[in-house]
Amino acid sequence: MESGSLRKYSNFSEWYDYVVEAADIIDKRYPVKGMLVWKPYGYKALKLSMRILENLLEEYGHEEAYFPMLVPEEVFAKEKDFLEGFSGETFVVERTIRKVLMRKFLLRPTSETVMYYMFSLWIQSYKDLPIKLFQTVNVFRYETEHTRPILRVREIIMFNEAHTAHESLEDANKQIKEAIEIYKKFFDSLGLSYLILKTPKWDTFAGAEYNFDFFEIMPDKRAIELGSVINLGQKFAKAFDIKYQKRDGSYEYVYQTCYGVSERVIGVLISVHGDDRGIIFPAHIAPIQVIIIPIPYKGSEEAVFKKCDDILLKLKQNGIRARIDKTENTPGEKYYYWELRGVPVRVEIGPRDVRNNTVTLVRRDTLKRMVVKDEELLPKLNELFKEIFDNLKKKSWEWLNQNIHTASSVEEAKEIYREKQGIIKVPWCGRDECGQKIEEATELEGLGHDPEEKAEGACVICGKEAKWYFYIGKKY
RNA sequence: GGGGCCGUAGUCUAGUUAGGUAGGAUGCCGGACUCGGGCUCCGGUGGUCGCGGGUUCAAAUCCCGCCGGCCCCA
Repeated sequence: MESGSLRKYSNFSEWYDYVVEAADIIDKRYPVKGMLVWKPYGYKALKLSMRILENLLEEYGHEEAYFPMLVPEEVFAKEKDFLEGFSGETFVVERTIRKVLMRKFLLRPTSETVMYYMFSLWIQSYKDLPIKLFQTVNVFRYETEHTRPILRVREIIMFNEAHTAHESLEDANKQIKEAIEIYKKFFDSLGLSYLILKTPKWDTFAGAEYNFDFFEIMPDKRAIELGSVINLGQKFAKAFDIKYQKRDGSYEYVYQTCYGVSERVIGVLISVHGDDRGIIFPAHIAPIQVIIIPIPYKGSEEAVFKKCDDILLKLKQNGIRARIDKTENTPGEKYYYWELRGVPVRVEIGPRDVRNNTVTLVRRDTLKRMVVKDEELLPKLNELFKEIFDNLKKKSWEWLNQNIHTASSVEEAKEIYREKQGIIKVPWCGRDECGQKIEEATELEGLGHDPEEKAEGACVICGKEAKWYFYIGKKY
């Protein structure tokens, strides 16, 4: 299939499956359901992205650590809500090929229980607090629903999870705010738009007091969770006996938070920024930022290739990830090839450019072609990188905003959803009972509410004065 | 949780209704010609028909189980 025949918005599923595989992001032929091979090109983009987050976490005082993948069953079972929430999707290791093990081990579906077992050993005094750690590791979840490349998998290969412990509820709440700030910066740096909502109580993370989710809207207009920020309160502290001695000599359980993001963000980024020709990577996470395409007319090959080599060297010396496509394909074929892979800027060099001391540039997002003098190449590239990023980011926010609709009754919400999909917000009194009725009546899923956004009008269920808007839609 | 569709070369696919020598396109390799948007031509390569079992003189085709992929509903 040719990428030119794909339509991102009219047949997103087909577009997505084709693009992630054809663009050398992943290979989904590995024979285990929900487990993918990441090819070098895709893995590079993933690592470049995750490093942004890791750097941010470090800037905000988090330290990277590593905790094991296996957790004994009895440790995993300490916090009952957590156990309940993850029991259906946690893999168990109970034997070698030859013999049955003495006790069962679980593959981490997320690392609360792994880390907090250690926290209880490490934390004794208020002087040991706060703890702010993170790790980027693989976690395993036996997804019962259908898996989708990168977006829903059974092995999440880069789960960046941060875990903190604090002296007071107030400190934990402050940490939640900080985490939200970090994630905002992270998604901003990927040019992704997001909606931050407090999760409905009946959907809260297993073992948590409350949590916030970041949502983006995919090209098929369904909502997808980008990341989650969770206030665990003292639930795990009590289950794992994580106590510290205060200044007055008394003991208290710590207050904890955790927040996580996975490679899913790359799947979302590819989906949101891409177009009918394929991926569009922002330059700072593009594995290849500039692709040089020689246009070697007969008789001019030597001069053209020489100039390509010179330009490549110059770009590399300036820290730009560049490459020359020296294959024997025709230029047109190369254009499509690198466009599919999302290289932000293409440099074409032909005899005309050699003659005039120029290069021809094409930006990936608009495909506009421009000719610049050799000495203007570097500043022009930096300018283009920025313009492309700004453009992607702007489009992403426009997309999100144009797909959030307001309705003032259940009927209106249903009608709008039927016509436009996306996310609908309706006035809500704030009571769980009414929230659940909104879900039932509209046959949509509750995504949550924004506590800082005051609603106007009356609750669509009970008619009492609305406190907030309740956001509903279909989730990935 | 319930229901449906599908699996043939690296990729896409014909053949399955009605059992009888697996065919095409694309890719890949060699060559010629080209090169500012997927050029053209010549020659070649590539198949445990997802896996296992059953029925049959004979299975890609029919039956059973499993694995993998996709879709819909709750």
